[in-house]
Amino acid sequence: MSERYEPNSFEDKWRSRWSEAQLFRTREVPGKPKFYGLDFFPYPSGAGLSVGHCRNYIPTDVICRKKLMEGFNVLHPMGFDAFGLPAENEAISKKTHPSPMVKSYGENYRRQMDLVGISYDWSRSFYSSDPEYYKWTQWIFELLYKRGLAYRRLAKVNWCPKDLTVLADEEVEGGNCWRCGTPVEKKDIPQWFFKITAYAQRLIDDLDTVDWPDGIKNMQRNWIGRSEGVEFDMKVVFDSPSLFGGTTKREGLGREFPGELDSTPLPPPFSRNEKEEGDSESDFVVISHEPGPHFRVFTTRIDTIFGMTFCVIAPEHPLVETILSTVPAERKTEVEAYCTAAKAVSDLDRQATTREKSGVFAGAFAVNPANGKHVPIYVADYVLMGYGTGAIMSVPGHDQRDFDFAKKFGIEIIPVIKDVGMDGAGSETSTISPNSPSSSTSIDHASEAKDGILINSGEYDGLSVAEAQKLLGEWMEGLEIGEQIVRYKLRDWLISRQRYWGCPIPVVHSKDGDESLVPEEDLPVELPDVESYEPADDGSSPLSRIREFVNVTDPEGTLGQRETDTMGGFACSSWYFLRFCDPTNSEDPWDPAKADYWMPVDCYVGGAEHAVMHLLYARFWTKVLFDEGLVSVSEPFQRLMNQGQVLGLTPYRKPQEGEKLQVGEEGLLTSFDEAAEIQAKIDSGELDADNLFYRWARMSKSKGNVVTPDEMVDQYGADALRIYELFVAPFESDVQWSNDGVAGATRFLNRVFRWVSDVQDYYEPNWESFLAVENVEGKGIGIRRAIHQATKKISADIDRFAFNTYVSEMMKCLNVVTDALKNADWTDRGFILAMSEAVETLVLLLAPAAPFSADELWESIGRNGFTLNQHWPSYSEAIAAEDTVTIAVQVNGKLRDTITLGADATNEEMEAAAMSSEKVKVHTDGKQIRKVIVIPAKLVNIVAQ
RNA sequence: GCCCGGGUGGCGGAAUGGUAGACGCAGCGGACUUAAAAUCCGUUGCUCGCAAGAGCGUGCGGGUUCGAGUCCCGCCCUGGGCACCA
Repeated sequence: MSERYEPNSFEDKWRSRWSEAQLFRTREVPGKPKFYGLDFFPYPSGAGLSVGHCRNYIPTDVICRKKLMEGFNVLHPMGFDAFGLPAENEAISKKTHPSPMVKSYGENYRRQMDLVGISYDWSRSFYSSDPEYYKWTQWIFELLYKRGLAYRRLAKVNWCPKDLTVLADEEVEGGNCWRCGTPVEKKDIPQWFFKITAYAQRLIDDLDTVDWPDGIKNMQRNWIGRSEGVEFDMKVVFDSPSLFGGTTKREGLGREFPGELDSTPLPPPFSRNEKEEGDSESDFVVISHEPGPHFRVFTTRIDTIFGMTFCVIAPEHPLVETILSTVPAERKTEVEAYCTAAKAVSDLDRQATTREKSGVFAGAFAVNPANGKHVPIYVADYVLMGYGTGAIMSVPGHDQRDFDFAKKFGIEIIPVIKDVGMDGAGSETSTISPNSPSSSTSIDHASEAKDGILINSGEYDGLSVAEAQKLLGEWMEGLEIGEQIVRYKLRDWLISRQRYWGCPIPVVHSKDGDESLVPEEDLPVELPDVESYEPADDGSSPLSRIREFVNVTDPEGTLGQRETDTMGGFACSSWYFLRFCDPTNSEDPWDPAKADYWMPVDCYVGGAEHAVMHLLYARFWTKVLFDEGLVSVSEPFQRLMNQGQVLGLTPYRKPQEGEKLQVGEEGLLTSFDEAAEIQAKIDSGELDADNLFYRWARMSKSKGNVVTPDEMVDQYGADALRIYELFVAPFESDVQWSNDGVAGATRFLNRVFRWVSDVQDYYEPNWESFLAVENVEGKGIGIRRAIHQATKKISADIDRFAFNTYVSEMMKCLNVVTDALKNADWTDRGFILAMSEAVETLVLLLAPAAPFSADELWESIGRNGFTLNQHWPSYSEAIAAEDTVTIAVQVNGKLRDTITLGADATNEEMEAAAMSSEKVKVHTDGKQIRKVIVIPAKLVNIVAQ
């Protein structure tokens, strides 16, 4: 064997041996525990894998390899998320078909994964675009449909004018398309939805049962956005007898609206029938005791109802129409102008929080059910039609947005909550004049606090916020003017895509407008293989232009048309982890017994960017499948880990004349070649140094900062790449890529090879049986201690995803055993046995991280087979234990000396040794010793004064 | 604005409330070499000191404790997510 790490001499050999032996084929040995390790389903990009992707796959591989060595049946599969926009867009731009393109990219991914030595069982692999796979995606669609969880409706949707497609809410980032950054427009199209909202509460509750990063759990909770509050009804009137402080007397619980305000003849109340097509989010159910228009508001702060000084409805709210039919013409004109203008403002602009509040008085008043007070109703675009009821009660004293609005429009501000911390000197009864010079631009920090007590609230004064919320909610329910409800921000999952490259939706529309599922025996509805699949710019699906696909006849001869939308890619990735349990089943999506064995995924590894999309959808589908009895777990991923990103050094240059920077940009992206030219000019003094600078950015083809595993393996070897990626930083941290670090990993492997070659001639393969009877002390014991300590530490480190300390522990252990060679005594039996144990153990500890080298070293010491088939090393606490301990001696908490004692030293012995230290005496002389703290085997702290 | 992370040597980072800086990178000194690379040995938080040693040190300010990088309170900076969500 070579004395050096020469990966070129052995990597190919082991790759082919592993392949021939089908080493990574999933084993289902009866009686063994199982482990399912999974990486996020990748879309195989044409750019190939970067070292950033490897940071995902290598750690999972380490875990899976260790689990296999520990005696688990391990499922470690990989497949490709082939359908979707990225593939289709790229195929269009390259004037090719997405199917062969994606297959070739997938094959390249596989080649690179094999190159790095990831132990995937390729016999279980598939593409989500395989008909054998998407048949079952369609089957699950039909299951959802039958359970009432898939439906079609006309809806305003996000429309990307560049990609020419509808986008899910989650695909809109800051008002722009997540993929191309184009501002999103609104468009009305019939769309398919999955009713994920029906699972909102379970999706929140079951987060408590999984072992995920808190950050991801929180993001999901926020995304689902549960809020508890009260939804209640308010009467609309067209005069304002009690405006601004009219009715202040209260007649107690159970009081009704002041009846005398109803004298004006009013239009009939609007009802559910009048609501606009497509506005299914809001229910305008009127609980009507009295004639006249009403509207409903939702609030999470019913306790502040006495602070309501106005109401706001969204420009799209149906009540606008109702009010306008009654108000004077000039008011009508003004309101209509505002609504028209508001609808023209893009979503992006409308959502900008820095935007100044705008609005207009609608011409009517709302009656506060709590005190009968009449408050003006405004139309303003800061209230959104899409959330709650599209109407709010405004409490400027305790809501920043209402406050801003009130300031601008000169509306009264009444504080109704007093901070409990105050001593009563506050402005309990006074109101704040909106134009008062002393009033600030922001409401008091304490004013939004939820722990105050009520003021200015009639007989509710003095109650806590929580008490008032409960009582007011109950009071409203008693009078049937409102109810306590729970709302969620989560919307139903829009799956329709008007694009070609996706899983067809298995539905047929009949001439009379009925829709029916394609019979199960006719699945899959195959995607037709066509030359032209570009989307039409009217938003219709390319499939709608393929006559042979669209027109169908059922067995009775009835004509129909196929649904021509396809499913968004997240449908395909919402169940692939189940298919891996039984990937070739042609009768069922999977055999429930097999899924019950392998599920849940024990360790799921991928980037945090999928925190709310894929991970929420996959949880939802799993729950539906659980409810159907197809799988026995309701959470698919027991443990989730997010690896950090790998950042590449990215050159930027200063813009030249005529070039402009976008907002937020520091400089213009440039290539390394161009950067070198600029650097040369800087060096020669032709340009100033600030013309070129570097930033760390996520590796991407467009930034030109990608480092590939291919070049790393070629230059340093796969194991050096693996070791470096594990060692460079904690698993979850971002890293700044450096080739120097890979060279350091090479150095470590070199030292391992040299050490093993130094030892191999003396290696005793039967060390274990000899050690069992021979008492090893003296020269061997230090080696044995180091190796047992390393085994203990490494076993725990891998389990807790501390791969960086796993590698550093191997380095530390190697330092000990190579140091021991300096005083090697190959005539000493104990030394030989200890060194033999060390070689064998360290090679096995190395195996998950550096499998090529481990197998090569294993062979070099004369052992047969693969390290992956060996038992993971065990350790003995007794051998790992030190026989001496180093005690820290502190005086008043400051370290003054360290002393070495036997590991069995008693507290009294420790204290005595500490007190007799000369260094300690220097600091205690002349002082009185108050106390001595002794931590066994660790430390003595002498408190002296 | 709200919700999560993270601030430790020149750098990446380590550290169940108990010796801060493991392990590595880079640097410095030395060995080997005609020379270089590679490799090996030593050294490396800062300040003062010839030295022994002393003092200071985990973003800032307080607190709890015999003892705080670690726990608590209040800030600052930074990365990410969400956002007129009532």
